[in-house]
Amino acid sequence: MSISNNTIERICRIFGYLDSIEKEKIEFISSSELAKAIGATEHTVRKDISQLNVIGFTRKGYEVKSLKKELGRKLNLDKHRKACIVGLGRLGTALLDYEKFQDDGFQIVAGFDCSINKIERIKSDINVFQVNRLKEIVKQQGIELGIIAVPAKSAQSVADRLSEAGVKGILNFSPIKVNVASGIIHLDMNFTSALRVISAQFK
Amino acid sequence: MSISNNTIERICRIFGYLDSIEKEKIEFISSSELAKAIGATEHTVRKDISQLNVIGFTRKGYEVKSLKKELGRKLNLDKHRKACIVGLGRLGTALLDYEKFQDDGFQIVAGFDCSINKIERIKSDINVFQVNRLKEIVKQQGIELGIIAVPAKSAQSVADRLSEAGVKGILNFSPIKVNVASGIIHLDMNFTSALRVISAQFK
DNA sequence: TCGTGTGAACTCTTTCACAGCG
DNA sequence: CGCTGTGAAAGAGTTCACACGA
Repeated sequence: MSISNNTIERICRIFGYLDSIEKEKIEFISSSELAKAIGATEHTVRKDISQLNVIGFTRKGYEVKSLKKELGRKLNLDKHRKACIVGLGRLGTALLDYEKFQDDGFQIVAGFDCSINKIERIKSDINVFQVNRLKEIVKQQGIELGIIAVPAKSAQSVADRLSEAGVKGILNFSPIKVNVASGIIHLDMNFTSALRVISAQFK
Repeated sequence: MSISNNTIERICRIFGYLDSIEKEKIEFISSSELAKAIGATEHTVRKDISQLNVIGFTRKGYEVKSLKKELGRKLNLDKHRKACIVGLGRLGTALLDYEKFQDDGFQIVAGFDCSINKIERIKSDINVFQVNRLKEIVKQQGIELGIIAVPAKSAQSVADRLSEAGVKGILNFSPIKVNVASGIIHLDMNFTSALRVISAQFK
């Protein structure tokens, strides 16, 4: 039986939480604490975890280290992955230096933009290139993830370029939905839509 | 009967899409075209729209202008809303000047940070303040939405401040889940979690 | 004919309830 | 006891199927 998207999302949030408490040397955690941390019910958390055939300890909860390891193993979250950012405007450059990605096992190894001027002006530890070198660099560096931070009108063409270059996943920050070949995993993060979803629930 | 969260999300995406094609002077659109644009099935789109008691025209689809107007009215998306950003690091300042918000009816009217130095350095059309003036400015300006762009360790205290200041909704870009009083709508946008959700589906 | 509107069928998720175990 | 693990029940959400109207 395959794992549902909701379950995957919750497990990823749990994984992130485990990562943060592992550093605080917390050894055991119960399903109800996990539930509170990620905003779900304890039943759902237990169900999610049991679906992955990971087991806890009666009366003590789950052992943080081994739970994290197991969840990571089952969902392939334990590998370091390389990513690149396309579009080096305000948002793109902010993401380029977002240290959290590094901490969490995602290494931004390249930035791309179509404007040569912009590329020359950027001061970052990360290498930046013109977008026509995208395929070359993706192949050469083994980049698995592409992050789109260009305006709406170029987003689809960037998505096409990334697909063609061979990335396995795309995180899209542009305000349009991009279409990609099946087989490439993608996720749209639309800021305006998020604000609308919030506003729609007012009062 | 209340409207489900999934439906709200899809309607918000539809609303955004309608907004973009309205500018292109497209008059009618079918459920299947909408479905494609937002990544859903045409059945779901029709169901969602009919739940809001909005009607289309047989054989022609929905009239773009009136559909947008109706969806906007039902979900309160037709009002301009004021927002503020707390945390003026790379991400915060990028969001401060994210023109899309303005186009889409969300006006960023203030930025906050705890560092005076940072505040003095920022050059933006938007007014920036020290975070201890948050409540004052939120009240004075009638700000309904707070956007959190601070690091994990200060995110919860910022959420508390925003709640206390009286915002109705919070969009959280920090990597931890924040807890807010029920009645305040909030949504967490966790970039790392998004990359993990994508990676978990690889191969 | 083509595309909407909607009850009904179906499928997927979540919640419940309780057995099991230290 | 307290907390996990899991089949079963309940609840949501999605898809289907077809009536309807231009």
